[in-house]
Amino acid sequence: MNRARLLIFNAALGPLDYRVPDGMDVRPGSVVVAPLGPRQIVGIVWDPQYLPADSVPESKLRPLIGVLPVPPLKPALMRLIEWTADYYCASMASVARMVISSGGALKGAATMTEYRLTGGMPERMTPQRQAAMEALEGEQATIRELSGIAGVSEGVLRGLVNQGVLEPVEVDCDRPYPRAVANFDVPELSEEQREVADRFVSAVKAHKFAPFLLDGVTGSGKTEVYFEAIAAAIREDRQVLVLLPEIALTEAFLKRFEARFGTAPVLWHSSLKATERRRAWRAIASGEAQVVVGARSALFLPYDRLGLIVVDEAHEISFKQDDGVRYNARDIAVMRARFEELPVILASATPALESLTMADQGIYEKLVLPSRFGGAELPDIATVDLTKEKPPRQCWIAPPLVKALEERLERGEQSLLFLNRRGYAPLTLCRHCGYRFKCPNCSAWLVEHRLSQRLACHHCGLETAPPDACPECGEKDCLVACGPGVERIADEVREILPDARVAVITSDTLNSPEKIAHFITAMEEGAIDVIVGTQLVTKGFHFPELTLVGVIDADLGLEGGDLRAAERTYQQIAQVAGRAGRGDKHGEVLIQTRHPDAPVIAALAAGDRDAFYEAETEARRHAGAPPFGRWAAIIISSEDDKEAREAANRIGASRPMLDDVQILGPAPAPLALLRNRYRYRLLINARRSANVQDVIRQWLGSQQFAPGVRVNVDIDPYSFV
DNA sequence: ATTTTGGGCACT
DNA sequence: GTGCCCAAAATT
Repeated sequence: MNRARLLIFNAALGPLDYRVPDGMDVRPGSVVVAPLGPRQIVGIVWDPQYLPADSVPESKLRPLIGVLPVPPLKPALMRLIEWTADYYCASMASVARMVISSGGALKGAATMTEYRLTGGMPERMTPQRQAAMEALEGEQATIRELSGIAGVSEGVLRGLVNQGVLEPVEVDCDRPYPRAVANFDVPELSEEQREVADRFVSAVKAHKFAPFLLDGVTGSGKTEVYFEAIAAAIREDRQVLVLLPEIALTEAFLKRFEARFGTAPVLWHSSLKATERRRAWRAIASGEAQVVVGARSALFLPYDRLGLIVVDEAHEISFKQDDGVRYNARDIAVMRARFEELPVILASATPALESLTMADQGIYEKLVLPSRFGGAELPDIATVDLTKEKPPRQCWIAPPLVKALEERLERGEQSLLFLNRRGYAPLTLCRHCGYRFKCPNCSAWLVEHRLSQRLACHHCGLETAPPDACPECGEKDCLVACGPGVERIADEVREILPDARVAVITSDTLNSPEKIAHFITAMEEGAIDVIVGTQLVTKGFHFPELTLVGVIDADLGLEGGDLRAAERTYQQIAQVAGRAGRGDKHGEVLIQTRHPDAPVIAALAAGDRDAFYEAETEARRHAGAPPFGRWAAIIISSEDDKEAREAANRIGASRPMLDDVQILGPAPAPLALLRNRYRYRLLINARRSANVQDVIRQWLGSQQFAPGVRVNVDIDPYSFV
């Protein structure tokens, strides 16, 4: 066979056939370079059986240019690419792009020249040079990367190199990572933990598909237990992938990992620099990387001999990607484990209903850690009825929570207030004319951030300085903040407890490893009395002196008609409640709500997890939602409102009529304008008997749209914006 | 997606 | 005939 079919990273172009020159070693999975018109492109050789295309006569075939020096993709990964594209109605090209996620990694071994400051001074100082030298303190990277970091042009930096202010350093791009040691520091496990760990270890040794649901209450030591599974894989010389929901918040995890295995794991996330990305990719593909800890995108990397996948906090909705290929990393992790024949552990204290159902049906093996490690008890949970216990005007902390905070401060214990709203106030308006500050690119209010003195859109990233006069009526000193954000709650705490040391913990304030480390130290040393935080504080942290958790507004997540609102609220509050009383001292949780009788809130207060899942199961059955039925969304967007609306109407008009598929819309999406694009949406609710993907493919398959119109399919949507 | 091509049209 | 713009076609 001297013909090769290529999958290329451009969906519009489809598969292309080439002639394989004599002597070129090409097989399915090979990553090759091919000519396309006057250009060269990269492609992956695919078995034509799995990648059909129109037949092209032999005479039209041009020869491949060469094979790139990376291991060919393994059949299991190729089947995963096909499956993912098929399931999520995406192109194989866009899925394959996630696999070859480092262009640099495709070139062979290499060294590169990085630059760092020498400490010398230039002959002539300029503002750009000054700024660059300040910004580059402690950095070592390529000119291009340094230029990005310092915010000056590459020319300025080359000038500094000539002046001897920056010096070149030759670096091996693929220098090896330190080895993890399986027995570096083996912990004492409780009997309960030991049993579960042993089950994992035997599954890792078996080299067979084995999906597990590790269902352990907060503080039960799930991490220690799956660390034993990781140790087993290291002993077997197999690679491990650990998926974490918030790679920004892995600091505490990395510390524990290093204490257990003697070295840090290989990290993979979207903000890796090009060189780090290349190094990690090649180490993963060669099999040198033993344990990879990453965000969801780490799931598609070409592991040489994967032996175990762990999805920690598997219930987290951030495992669902919400642009590009809208995949759910939790589900694909299970599929990859299946294709690769290996165990996968979904770990959570508050599993998704879908995962619990799979366990109940015996498809997943459920392993339970019912008690907290070290004898700590679960906290007492109570509700505060905001309709009866009203906070004062412009305040959000009700008297019972104020009293509990005072008690903790007197006893020298720590408290945590949870409100899932960044900034100072979610809406700013003019008292004089009623003008509301709105994002020009999105249908959303601008959120006031008092610490950084900005009005910000949380959807598109727009930031402006708050004006001192109303832009509509010109009146001065008339702008009022409406509603609370964490910054405002922190102010309120300082007002109530003037002696308390208050820390605001959000993605704005905890955005670097140094800041995270500083925060953890401050908490451990008792230098903070009250944390006010967003969902960033709901998981991962272990502070023994933290004995009070207050939920400022439990009803917030229930608004907005999101199909998973109840489950998400339950998970968030159960997780944040789990931060209380993890040491010897007993924990207390106060949940402020206007609906103490709502099933979610009542179940949380009663500590009755089963009651929540039963109620949620019934609600899902009634709504035809997963696991009883399936949802999908079609999102049509364009910078031109009329174009988007017309395309949406056209799709709506051509809807299929089927007994087991109900189609709603089109209607403006809840975020009707997002990043300057107008958005319309159709919702599809299908019974389990229907093949939603096939229905959608047939429906949309033949339609053509104006150039600026994007049509996006979202299977099993989480975000309903 | 990117590049080439070819038709229509104004200009010389 | 030449240059220029734009839409359509080709790319294996």
